[in-house]
Amino acid sequence: MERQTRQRDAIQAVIESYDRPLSPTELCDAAREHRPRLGIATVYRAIRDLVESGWLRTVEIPGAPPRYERAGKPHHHHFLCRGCNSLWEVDDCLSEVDTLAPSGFVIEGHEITLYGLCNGCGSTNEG
Amino acid sequence: MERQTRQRDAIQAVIESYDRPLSPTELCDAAREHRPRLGIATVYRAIRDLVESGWLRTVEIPGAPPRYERAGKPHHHHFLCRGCNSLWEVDDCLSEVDTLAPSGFVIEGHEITLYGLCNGCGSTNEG
DNA sequence: TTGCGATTGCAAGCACATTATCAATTGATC
DNA sequence: GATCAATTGATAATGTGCTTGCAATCGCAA
Repeated sequence: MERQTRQRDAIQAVIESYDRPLSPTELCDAAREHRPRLGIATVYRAIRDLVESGWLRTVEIPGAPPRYERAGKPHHHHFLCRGCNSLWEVDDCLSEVDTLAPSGFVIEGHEITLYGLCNGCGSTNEG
Repeated sequence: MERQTRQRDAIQAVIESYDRPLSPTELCDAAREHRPRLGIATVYRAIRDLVESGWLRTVEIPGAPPRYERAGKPHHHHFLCRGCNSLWEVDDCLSEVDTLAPSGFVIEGHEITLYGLCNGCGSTNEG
């Protein structure tokens, strides 16, 4: 990431404009509105570099490929919609979580993922 | 799963004898102590059938392939050791977790995964 | 014990997310 | 504007987790 290209501008703009973590594919699709010929390889390269530089954060979720969000946000967790497969932010965190581990185990962090239906899917789909 | 074969006996015995969820590969390796020529395809087939029948439960974890544990255990969560990559059980659960979601979202469940070093890795590795 | 269909083990195949290749293009510098 | 290395985009290749095809084997009932 030694040059600031239009592709990276578009990718970073998309990340900034979304309030939820995006998968590489989602990110590519969204950034193509600015740069129509943007290739997925470029997105992966940008993600790699931006994570490395600390600008972007990897969000690992169970049973799905990682998503990416702007680094530096306050600690929070995520909600995975089973309807549209999108991942949402959940602001709060139960700090007591880290007390759950068996004694003798060293805790370095935790992930909490909620599952269900987001606002849009819950009101239109039944079941 | 219409016949009870020695392979399935071995696979089920391994699941019963471990107190933590196993990946298909771990399960295969362990079951090979009973049936040395056990193939991974057989393990996947058994997992599929046992999950389908409700005997086995899938445990999804962030950034790693699923593990499997005996179904019917009380609700609990897991601890993923970054040292040896094994997954451990954590007995408690914070039921308040389900109150975290934004209003309008339908909550169907949650996963809590703790990260760190297990008893063995924490005492031998530094960092 | 026999017989047959279910199951197995191996290897090939598949799905997918991600990375490498490389000619063409572009950004930053002069 | 010319230069040139960094970057891009298209595509091939990779890796991993899992499934399928099929001949050989095995469980189970007669």
